[in-house]
Amino acid sequence: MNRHPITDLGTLERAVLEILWQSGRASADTVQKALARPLKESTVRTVLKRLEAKGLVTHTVENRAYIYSSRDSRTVAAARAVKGILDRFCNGSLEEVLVGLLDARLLEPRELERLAAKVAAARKESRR
Amino acid sequence: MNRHPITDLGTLERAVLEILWQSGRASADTVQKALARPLKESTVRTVLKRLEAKGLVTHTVENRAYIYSSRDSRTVAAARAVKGILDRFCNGSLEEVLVGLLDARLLEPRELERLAAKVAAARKESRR
DNA sequence: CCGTAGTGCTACGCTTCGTAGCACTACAGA
DNA sequence: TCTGTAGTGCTACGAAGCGTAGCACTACGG
Repeated sequence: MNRHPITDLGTLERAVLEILWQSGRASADTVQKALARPLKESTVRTVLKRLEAKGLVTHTVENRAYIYSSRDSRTVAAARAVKGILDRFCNGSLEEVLVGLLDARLLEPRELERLAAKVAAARKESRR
Repeated sequence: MNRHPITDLGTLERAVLEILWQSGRASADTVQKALARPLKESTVRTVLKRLEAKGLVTHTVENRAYIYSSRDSRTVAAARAVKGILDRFCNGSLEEVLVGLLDARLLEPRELERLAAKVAAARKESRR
């Protein structure tokens, strides 16, 4: 029911979600064919159902067939997961994470610079 | 062995890690007393050991007693977890996540503005 | 009326997590 | 020297989640 963050998913679940992100909408059959490994269709179905139970995908019925699609775009899903981390570990402060990223050298200062510039630009843009 | 992200932890594991972050260094005994719920010391020990196996905490021996401490600060640990998300879902691009945060209204534009300003300031500072 | 496509329900083995018991060892005091 | 005690390591067990799948059921096309 509660929207689970994508970080909680198993590898197969993630793979399936990935396929949904790439194809937009897909039936169980389509997903099955898109998977790298050959898996039974019932397996794919189970995974899709679990993803739906976790609130990550939805389905609509079309000509008697279930068409699944991811509820959030990949970007938004990732953002939600990040937000979860912020809330649980950083009092919701994005800034702390940025500091952490720099501290642990996981993010280049130059990259952050570039980003800040972009943000500023976007902001100016939206002000017009 | 591999440093597991903190998002993979169970609730008790997280609680214990939280205590280590707050107290800096602590023995199993100390951790046990700091926990909200009353748990057997062997339970606490097991959890600490598991955290160590996951590469999240370290211990040193002191007067025949194990003193545990978190390997990374809370901030850095959170940053690592975020980085994991970036890598797995966003091609390592922090920008995508920022866009996602705005899209999903998980981050106020004002807040991002403020942040950008701060980054810019910090950058100027470090240039001197 | 029947095959086929597509669905739901159930299950089983494995791993992780919460939880803990118990056996072992080294030092401090009698 | 013997023994209690503090502190450790090893093992386990039940619940839940995940990968994997079988099978029974249903509705539409011929």
